[in-house]
Amino acid sequence: MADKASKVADLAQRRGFYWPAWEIYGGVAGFYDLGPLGKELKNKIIELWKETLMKPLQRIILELETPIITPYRVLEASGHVQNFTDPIVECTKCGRKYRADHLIEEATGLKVEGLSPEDLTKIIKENNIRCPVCGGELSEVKKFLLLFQTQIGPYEGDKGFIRPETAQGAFVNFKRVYQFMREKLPFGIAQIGRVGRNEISPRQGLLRLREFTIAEIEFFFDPLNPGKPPLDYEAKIRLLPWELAKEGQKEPVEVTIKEALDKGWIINEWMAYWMLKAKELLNKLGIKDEDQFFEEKSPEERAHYSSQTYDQLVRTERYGWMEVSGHAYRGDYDVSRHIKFSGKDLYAFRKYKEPKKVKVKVVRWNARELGIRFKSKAKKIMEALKNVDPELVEKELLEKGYVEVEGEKLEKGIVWVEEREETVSGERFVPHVVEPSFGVERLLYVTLEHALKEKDGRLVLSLPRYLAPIEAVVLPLVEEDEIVKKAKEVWELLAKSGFRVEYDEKGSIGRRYARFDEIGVPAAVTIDFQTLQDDTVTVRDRDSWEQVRVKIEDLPKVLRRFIKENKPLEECVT
RNA sequence: GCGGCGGUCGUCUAGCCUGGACUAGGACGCCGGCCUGCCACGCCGGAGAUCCCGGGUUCAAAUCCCGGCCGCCGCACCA
Repeated sequence: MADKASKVADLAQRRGFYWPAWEIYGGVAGFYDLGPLGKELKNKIIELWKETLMKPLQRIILELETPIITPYRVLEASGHVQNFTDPIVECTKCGRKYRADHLIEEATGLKVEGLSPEDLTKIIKENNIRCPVCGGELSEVKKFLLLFQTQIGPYEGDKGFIRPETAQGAFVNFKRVYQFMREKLPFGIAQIGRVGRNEISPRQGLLRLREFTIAEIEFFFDPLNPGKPPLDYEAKIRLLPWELAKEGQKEPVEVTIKEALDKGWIINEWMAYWMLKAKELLNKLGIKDEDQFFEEKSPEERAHYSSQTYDQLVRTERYGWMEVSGHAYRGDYDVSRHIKFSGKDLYAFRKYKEPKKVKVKVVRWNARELGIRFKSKAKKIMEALKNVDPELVEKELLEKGYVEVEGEKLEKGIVWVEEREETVSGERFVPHVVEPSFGVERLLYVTLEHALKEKDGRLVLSLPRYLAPIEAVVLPLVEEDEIVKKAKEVWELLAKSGFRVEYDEKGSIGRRYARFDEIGVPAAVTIDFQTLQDDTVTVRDRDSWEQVRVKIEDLPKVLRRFIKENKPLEECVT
C-alpha cells in the first residue's frame, strides 16, 4: 500500500513539483530539481517566510546576500572545519564504522586528537587495534569531511568550501550592519540562500539533501539589555524541554510563553519570539498545532556553538517527527571567534545612561630618573610599567618600599601610584545571537504532505489558497464554439486582473476538475450554456466541490477574496 | 559505508525462478477525432520502452553471473 511519502513523491514527479536531479545520467543522491510548480510553491513559501519573520520587525530585520564559496579561515574560525571532519575507520569484516580517534583513545589511552589519518592508521597497525564488536581487521583511516571543498583561484592550498549555513556571512558582517543601524541593537540579519553539506547517506527525498536552501536570521542583541520582543506571553506553545526529556518524558507539553520563560525552558525572550513566529509560519503553511512541536536538543547533541537549541518538528507519515527549523542560542560564540581569528574589532558598544566618573589607579614614574639610571633599558622598563597592575604596585611599594620590574628594583619616589578620576561613557561587548533557521525544501515537503488529501479515491492538493502556484483555471463546460470563445474571454479578464490562471478545454469536465484538484488549483471557473444567456459563470471550490454562480464582471473581486483573503466561497459572493 | 529488497513506455505493472516464438503485453496518463449539459468511468485511432549503466556467460540475455549507479527499509552517520 502506497504511503503518503510515495504519493507525494509520485505526484511531485508526475505533475511538475520536483524530481531527482541529473536523472538522465542515473541521478546523484541528495540532489533534486524543482519543477515549474515546485519552484513557484517554493517562491511562495519564501514570500510567506519574509512576511512572517521579517515584516513585523521590518525596521530591524535586514536581508543580506553573501557568497556561497567561503574561504578556509572563516570556517576554521566558525569551528566547522574541526567539527565537520571525522577521521573514520571501518571494519573490513562487519562494516561497522568508528571514529578512529575515539577508538584509539579507548584502546590505548593515547591522546590523538588532531593527528593526520596516516598517523592514526599507523597507531592502529602498531597497537593491533581491531573491531571492538567482531574483532575484524580495520581499514585505513579516512577523513570524512561533511563540507564540499573546492579551490579558489589557480593556487593549490587556497581552499574554499561551499558554506554549510548562511550564518557566517552574517557574523562577519556584524560590524558593517551595526554601523548601518547607527550602532543600535538589537537587529537581525536575514539570509535566504543555498548551502551544501556532503551528507554520508542522503535519503528521504527532499528531506535530506546535499544542497538546499536555508532561510535564517542571526538576531544580535545586548545580553544585558536585550530589549523587549513584541511577544504574546499568553500564546500557547508545544514544547519538550530537555529538563523533562531527560526524565523520560516523550510527549511535548503545551504551555504559555510566560510559563516556558518562567520555568527556564526557553532561556531567552527573543528565542521565544522566533519560536512563536516559526509556529505561526507553519500554521500558515497548513500545519496544525497538533502536528508540530519544539524539542530541546540535549547538551550532547547540540551544535558546537549553541547553549540552547530547540528543533521545530513536524509530523510526517513515513519519517515520523521531522526537523524543519532550528532555534539556537549561539551566545557570543561566533562573533568572539571571528574577533579572535580575524584580529578585527567586531565589538558593540554599550553606552551608560550617565557617563560614569570612575576612580582609576595609575602607575606613574619619574622618566628622567629612570633614564639616568637605566639608560637604554629604561624604555623597556617603562613599557612594562604600563602593563602592571596598579593595585599590585601599590601593595608592593607599601609593604616592601620597592617594586621589581624587569629584574630591577624601583623604589618609592621613582615609581608611585596615583588615583585619578576618569569619565567613562560606556563599554565594549560582544553581542549575543539567537538564530532561527529553516530548511526551505523541508517546508516545501511538509506543506505538500499535509496538503495532500484523498476524496472519493482522487488526490486533492488542499494547499492553503494563497500558496497555490496556479490560482484558478477557466474551463468551458463543453468544446463548443460559443462557449470556448466566452471562456477565452474570461481567461483574458483574469490574467489581466493579475491572477495566475490556467485554461483547459480537453476531456470531460469531471476529469478536468480532477486534474486541477491534484495540483492544488483552488478555484475552477466553468463557462456553461447559461453563461451565454446572462454572463454568469460558476466558481467551484477545490476542497468542498461546491459551486456558486458569479457575474463575470464580479469574478476578479470574488476570486481575490477567495484566494488572497482566504474566505469561504459563499462569503466571497455577497 | 554495511546488510536486505528493488529498478521494464510519463505512471503503475506483466514477463525473470525454468534464457529462444518478446516484434517486450496490459492499465492509467498523453495526443488526435467523435461523443459529451458539472465531478477522472462513452467510442475510434495514434505516439510513446537505452528492459538503470558497464562487463561477462551463451548460438541466443529483460531473464543467468560480476561490478557500478539510483531508490526504499534497517544499522551506522546526522555539526
